[in-house]
Amino acid sequence: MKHIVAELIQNALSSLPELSATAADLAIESTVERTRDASHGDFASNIAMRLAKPARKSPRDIAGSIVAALGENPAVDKVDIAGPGFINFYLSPAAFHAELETILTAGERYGRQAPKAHPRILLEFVSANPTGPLHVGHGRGASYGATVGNLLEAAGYHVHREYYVNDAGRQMDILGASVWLRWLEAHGVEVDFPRGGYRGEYIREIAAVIDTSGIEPPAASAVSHGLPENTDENSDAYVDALVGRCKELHGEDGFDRIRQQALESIRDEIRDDLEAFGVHFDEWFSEQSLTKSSRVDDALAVLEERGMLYEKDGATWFPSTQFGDDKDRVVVRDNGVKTYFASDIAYHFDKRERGYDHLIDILGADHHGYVTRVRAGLTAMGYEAGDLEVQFIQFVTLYRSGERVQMGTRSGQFDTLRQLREEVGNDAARFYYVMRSNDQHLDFDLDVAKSQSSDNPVYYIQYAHARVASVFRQLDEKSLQWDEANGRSQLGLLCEPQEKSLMSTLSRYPEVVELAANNRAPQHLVHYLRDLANDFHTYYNAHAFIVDDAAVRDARLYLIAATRNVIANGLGILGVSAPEKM
RNA sequence: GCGCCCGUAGCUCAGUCGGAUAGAGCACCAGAUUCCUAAUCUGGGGGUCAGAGGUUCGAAUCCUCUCGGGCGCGCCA
Repeated sequence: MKHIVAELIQNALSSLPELSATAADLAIESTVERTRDASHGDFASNIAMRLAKPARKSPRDIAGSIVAALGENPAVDKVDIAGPGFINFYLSPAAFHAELETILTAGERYGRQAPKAHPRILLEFVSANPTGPLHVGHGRGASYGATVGNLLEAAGYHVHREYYVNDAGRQMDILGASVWLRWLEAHGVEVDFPRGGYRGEYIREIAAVIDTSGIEPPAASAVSHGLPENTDENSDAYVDALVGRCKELHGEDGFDRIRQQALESIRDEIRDDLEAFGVHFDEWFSEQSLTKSSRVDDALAVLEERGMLYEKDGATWFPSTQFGDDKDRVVVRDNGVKTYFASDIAYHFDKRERGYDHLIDILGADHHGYVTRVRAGLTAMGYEAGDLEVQFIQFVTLYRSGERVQMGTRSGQFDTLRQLREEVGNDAARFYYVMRSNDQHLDFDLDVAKSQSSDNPVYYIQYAHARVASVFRQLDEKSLQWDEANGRSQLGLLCEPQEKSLMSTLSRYPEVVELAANNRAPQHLVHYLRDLANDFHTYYNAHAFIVDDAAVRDARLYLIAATRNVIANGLGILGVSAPEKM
């Protein structure tokens, strides 16, 4: 509805040449906002204050000129000037009635904008290393990323959701070695387990099912002879030696088979977990594939061409300090191995080359150190720094009975996303994860998320939806019909304050979706839905819907049907179900 | 030491390119149903927006400094 007001102002300005010249750079719509207080009307514009300085006139004079130039519009009942120069707009009931009709005719499409050709967005999120199950921290990234993706799509953008699988490098070797040792253990071959290895029970489960045909378990002494001591100081050397030993005994191929099966098993587990959580990816992008397709070399060649690489101490460096980084970064080590950073540059280069012009990375807060250098890499290759946007997810702390729940991956004693989902359910988990701003630490209280009571906002909102459904069931039981067309024509009967308030809140939905999408801020939608549910529950308690007067009844049912529609759309974006019954 | 994020009610947090009297939930207190689900509603008390300067018609919001908390600073991934 905001555009109605913006257009009015725009038209008024066009008849005021000196003001419209001053306002040329101003997006009129950005001056219009919902009022916080109903006594200030429905919308207010601060345009007069914004123009006061450049136009060298007083805000109230400017407001006066604009108001005088406003044409008649059936959507607007009254306009006045208030305070330092706000222009307040009071919309007509007809405008709200038209919006209700739009809600019901648009249905699932209500709040969705027409497709935009640009920018095409590549949204990368979760991207947890495939070395173990997802834990509760990844769950926040998953919920946030999925919801932001839904919001962006609702706002009309083309969104490609991608998970970057870190299936190359040393961590994969350590994973392979961990599985190998558990497999040996299952065959009675006892070898000291490395401190840096993966100790979770899932490693044993993988070891029990992998295909090792043609690989014979060696004697314990054949494995452990000549290995470095397994101490804290030596832990890296010890693991590396084990990887080497596995390759000696079973060949590169043998080790590869174990490692590859381990990572595929874990990756599939992660994928199933996310799918069950309602989080879908369009693509699972393999880091290995970057190397296989020589994409890393391509990226380095581009940097080379642009004079953005140099040799020092036998290694190849990228001068990221030219782009604001603390120090230059190695891309090829003196032993010829390319660094993780080289893959990262190549990956982002590849994303851009695939035709996505806006890249959004959703990362854990502990990864913020990488952003400067990855962005530097893109800039050095000729892309805009702004092409890469990074949203950080702060940490999650679980609480149970007021106590902090301890977490930790390596110990094998972690709290997994799966455990969390089983305990509180998908709906509560999806909701709680995005309830707070992503740059705030999140205290996740398991007791509240589980409670089916008034202190749980998920149920509060779902209950509003179920209540509407229940009213329509009651109607049916009373053998009454809802005459939608009659309801539409009788909307003028809805003059109760609760009805006005509900209509106003409903009409905000498209603005909230756009705001939440633009700011990558799902919590706006969460808070909105809470407000909407509150308006509905208040209305429910104040007035009966199924009344004898058919005109009033049809009109009220029209209003609550629209409410049900908007709640369902909003919950849909959050990935939370909208139940018919609770 | 340097960099990034954060600091708003007793607790957990919203607060929109800067906008009118800073909001919500929980907790606490007092009420509401012969009626469509009480998983609901109504009312109440509660604030030095960490602190100090600055920018301007106007600052929780922007800038600087100080204090406090989190995270990151490898030829690891």
